[in-house]
Amino acid sequence: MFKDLDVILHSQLRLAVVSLLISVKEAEFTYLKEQTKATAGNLSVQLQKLKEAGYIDIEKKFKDNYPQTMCRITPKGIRAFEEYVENLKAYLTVKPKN
Amino acid sequence: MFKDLDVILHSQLRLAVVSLLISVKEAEFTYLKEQTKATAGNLSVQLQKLKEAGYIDIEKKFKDNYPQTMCRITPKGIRAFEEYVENLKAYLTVKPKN
DNA sequence: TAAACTAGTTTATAATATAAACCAAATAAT
DNA sequence: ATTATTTGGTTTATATTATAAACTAGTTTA
Repeated sequence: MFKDLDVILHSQLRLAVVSLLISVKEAEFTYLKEQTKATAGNLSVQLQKLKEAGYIDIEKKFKDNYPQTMCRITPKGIRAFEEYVENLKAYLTVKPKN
Repeated sequence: MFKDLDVILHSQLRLAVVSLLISVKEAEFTYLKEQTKATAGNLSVQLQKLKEAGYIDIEKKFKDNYPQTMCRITPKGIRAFEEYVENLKAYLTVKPKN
């Protein structure tokens, strides 16, 4: 009935990040920080976790002399998100009494 | 864009419990334990938290000589669940690029 | 050149989830 | 009848997670 929810994705900030990356395909650290209103420290930690899980790729570059962290969703990340959403549905809908 | 998710409800077990109670209106501890496949200890703790939040009522009785813990959702619990689901939608759908 | 800002990371702490241990009573087995 | 097992939980200890605070390394502005 209730399938286990992906613990990586069942986190407000990580879910928001993945959700954004699925929409935009590529986003800077600062953009994600603005959109999610997360603190930089928290975002940094959660991005590492998403990377470790293989859900996102992180590319570090320089732009206009400043460091720039670019993030992209991976196919694995897309699959995980889709499965998470699917599993979550069972928790959100009213069940028939059986 | 991303509203804060209710921290009481953004927990796999507590969400499952509330989801069940919205369907059935009344459920025993043992029923919730079976349906959620939670350990008794974990369920006990999470039910207390839901009670403290005012999301459920807990009634302790005896049935066939054994203790029986009955749980019911409260109006506040229903409202919180509905708001949680509404807020969560923003995390689950692909956003338009603006 | 000092102050303030950008773009982060690391670390310490608070909060949370979970399992393990425990409790009281009931029932079953010897 | 007393020992073992089961029921229906609670409490407590520990592991995990989230978060904020502090820090790093450099850039820009005054």
